[in-house]
Amino acid sequence: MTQKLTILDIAKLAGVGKSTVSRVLTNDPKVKPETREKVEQVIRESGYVPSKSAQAMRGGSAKVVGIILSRLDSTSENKAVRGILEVIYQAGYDAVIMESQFSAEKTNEHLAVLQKRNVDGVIVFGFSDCDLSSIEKLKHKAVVIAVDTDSISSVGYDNQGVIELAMNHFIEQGKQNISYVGVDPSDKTTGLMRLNAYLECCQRFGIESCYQTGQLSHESAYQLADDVIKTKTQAIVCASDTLAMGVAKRLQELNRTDIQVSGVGATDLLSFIYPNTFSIDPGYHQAGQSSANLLIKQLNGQHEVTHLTQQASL
Amino acid sequence: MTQKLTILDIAKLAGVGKSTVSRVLTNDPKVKPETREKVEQVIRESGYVPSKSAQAMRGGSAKVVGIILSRLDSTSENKAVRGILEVIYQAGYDAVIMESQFSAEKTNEHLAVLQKRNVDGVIVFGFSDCDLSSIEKLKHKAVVIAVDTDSISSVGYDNQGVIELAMNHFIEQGKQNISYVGVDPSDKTTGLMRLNAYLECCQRFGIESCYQTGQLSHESAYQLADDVIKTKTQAIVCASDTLAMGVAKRLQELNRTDIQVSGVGATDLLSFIYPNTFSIDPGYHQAGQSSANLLIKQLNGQHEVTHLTQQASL
DNA sequence: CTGTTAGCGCATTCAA
DNA sequence: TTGAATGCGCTAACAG
Repeated sequence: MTQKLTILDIAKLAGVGKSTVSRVLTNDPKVKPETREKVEQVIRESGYVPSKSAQAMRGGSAKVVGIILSRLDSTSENKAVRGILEVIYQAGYDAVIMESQFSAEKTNEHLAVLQKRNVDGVIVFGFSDCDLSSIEKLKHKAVVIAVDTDSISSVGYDNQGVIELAMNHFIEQGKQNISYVGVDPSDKTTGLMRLNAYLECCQRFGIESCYQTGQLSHESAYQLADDVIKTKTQAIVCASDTLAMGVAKRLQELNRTDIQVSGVGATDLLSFIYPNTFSIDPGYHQAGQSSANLLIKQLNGQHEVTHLTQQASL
Repeated sequence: MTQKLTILDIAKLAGVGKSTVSRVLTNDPKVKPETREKVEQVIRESGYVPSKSAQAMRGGSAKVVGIILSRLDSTSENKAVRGILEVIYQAGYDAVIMESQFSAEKTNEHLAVLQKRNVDGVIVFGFSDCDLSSIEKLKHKAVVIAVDTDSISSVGYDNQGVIELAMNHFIEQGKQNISYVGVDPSDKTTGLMRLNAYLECCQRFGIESCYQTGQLSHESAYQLADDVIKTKTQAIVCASDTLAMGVAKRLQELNRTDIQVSGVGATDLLSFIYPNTFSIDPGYHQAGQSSANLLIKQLNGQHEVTHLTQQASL
């Protein structure tokens, strides 16, 4: 990194006015090809890098989107983030990422910081008692993931679908005794919606329901497992791969190789360790892409509020 | 978000000059407490947010650090990133995060983008054939993690220590037949250094070495396992938790509950699934913190090149 | 202590 | 098609 070159230095070096250089930078068509070529040449040779800060200030857009996720080490979220990055990077944006750690307060702080930075838009990963009010103020400049709201564009997971997919799979195999292990219904999406999907499936197919809910951890599922393992149990549907892990472990200890387990999350580790197992893919990566595409579309003028639901797949 | 308020609006509203407002913003001590109070009052009530873009342009510092990691879904890296975020956020910086995907080319592109953005500093997670040359140009504005270099400050993991810790643990338990599963030595750190540590330990303690190296995946370790499992084997040290997972799985199939396995990474999942197992913690989180602290110290004028090695622990 | 002035690097008028 | 001039929002001299 040599001295900070400015647009003026380039102008002098190329023997043109600084606005001409600016035009080249902004791809203004009103530049004689020759001139453009010469300027680009100089830019290349000098290693000049236009200052985004200045551009941001001038143009109003910093070409940055903020991403607020609950935890960086959440596999679901970082799969989605990878999808987001692909898309926004393609569109010339960069990302500043922050962790809410499931705190509404932190989320708001981050939101404030992001505003200060003049970010063009924000993508927020929702969590149980996420405070949407401050996000709503951003209107079309925000997209939320995995959260229910009308006022703001969102990409949701198909909480019903992920469970139905697993249930159908087992039922097609002729299984009639299917248990369920989930998380506490106080969590609207992963908790309540998935449990309801299970219960509805049971009703629809005349299956006697048998379920337990608890924390979103291996240990919790491991402990809950015994309560849903009956002699006639043929399969256990779990609300997430983490839970499936705990259940599968217990089954292995009990030598119940006859019982199949399903999870949600598409973790390759699950079926590697426990072969009698499969996982539904809620489409985290695509959800990330969709949310990013949605945001960019909105930043480009399409101000309609849109709600997408990510298709799940086996 | 109401209309974009500027520092001038606040000045008028507070009945002071705009520089006074600026002084309040920058915490300049030379402001009469009264005046400061009044200005802060107005700022609060109006919901004014100073534009970072403008501040960045003016002051040269955008208060942003760039983080280039190889993969967002690497547990080791995102543990480290969480450490980094804690520290830099504390210091008033924000992070723009990018993925190199183990590509030197992408890394360079990202570096260029980050420069354009006037980031104050950069933290880069190294990988096998990481091209350091462009990072070196940043001098004291960069810190690399997990990579060997003299010219630039770095935080490294104690590749020798992580293996020695595991070996010592087994040896203290009186085990004499300890095998090793690692990754290809073409990878300098996780591959070569850890293998060498194993071999040295063997020599020092008069243990007959028995090892295999391959890819950094469960499958690879699973396949390699048979080659290092002898009748008299008492323990298997693995270069990472991922590998330990594969090895433990194979042991379970073989019913070799007599053999203990160790990994590196502090993944809680490992010992949850395979009780006869433990993991060495290379200190990812602290390494992240250290690197961030190091970077900030350097951004504040301390231009010495420093090399830190993160202590591992059981 | 505080107001006034002058740029920071760039994109965009307006003339030429 | 191009150059000169203007101002974005802010900080840092410089005077009061």
